[in-house]
Amino acid sequence: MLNDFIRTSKALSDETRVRIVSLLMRNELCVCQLMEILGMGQSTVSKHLGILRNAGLIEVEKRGTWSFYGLCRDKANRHNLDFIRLLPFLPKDDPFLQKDGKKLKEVNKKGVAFCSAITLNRRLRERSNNAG
Amino acid sequence: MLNDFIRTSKALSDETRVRIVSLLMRNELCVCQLMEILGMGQSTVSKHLGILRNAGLIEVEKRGTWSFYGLCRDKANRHNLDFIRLLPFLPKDDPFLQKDGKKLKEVNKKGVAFCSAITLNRRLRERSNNAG
DNA sequence: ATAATATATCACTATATTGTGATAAAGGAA
DNA sequence: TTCCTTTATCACAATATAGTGATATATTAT
Repeated sequence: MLNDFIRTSKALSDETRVRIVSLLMRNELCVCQLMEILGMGQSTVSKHLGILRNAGLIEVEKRGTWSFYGLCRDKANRHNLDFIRLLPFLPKDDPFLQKDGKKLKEVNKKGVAFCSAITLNRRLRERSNNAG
Repeated sequence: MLNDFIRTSKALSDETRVRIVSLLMRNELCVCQLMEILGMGQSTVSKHLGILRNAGLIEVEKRGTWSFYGLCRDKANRHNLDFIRLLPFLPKDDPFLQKDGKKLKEVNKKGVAFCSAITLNRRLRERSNNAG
């Protein structure tokens, strides 16, 4: 009932998750590609994807070891499509979304095989070690 | 930028606040009327109204000591109207919203003068004392 | 003036959420 | 098989949020 509505608006009430759906609006991506674009750890990205999926906003397709995520195209619950209709109104001139869009192009050019969850996780750890 | 979108979806990602906007869709109400319907304390209701107002979803009109709240009818920021357009899709058969709707009729019949913030706050405190 | 009321705001506790490292499960390559 | 990868999940720390009582402000009545 109300829970569907609240679960979905809650899913869209976090900056990272809005960035993710904004990217997935343009093309499907796997977890490690999203890590590269967002600059976040694998468990973080995976958790956010779980929340968006649970809300019926995105869907997965497994191919080998990769999980490709894209916008949900079907009625998954009572409100998912209503909220998906809001996504085209996301501000295209937002600095965050613009930066993400540029990174998206790079990642698409490189291709899935050239993104590495392990490398990025290591890099993130080194960076936080140097900072702290 | 993105903040407008997130602030608004966050405002709608809480059960109490969705109940409030659902009520204000039907007619304007003051804080103490909302207290009666929701069965919550005055500071709680007031805080939620502040969050909804800050998101551009509702607006206030002061008359005497009363603050009457209603749905926002103007463009308050970049996304408020997009989200307000979602409200008619709220599930009318939700048990919570139905119960609120019945209470709304009672409160409307009684009139503003017969709701009392002080009385309800006292009642709530007594109830929690008996429980704890 | 004083008293009573409606509302907003502050400080606090309890709970929820975010980001993270470690671990586990599962597919593909050597 | 063993090794390397991607992804999901768990446990934890840091932060954010919800609900509340007390307090402060403002309006109205006496």
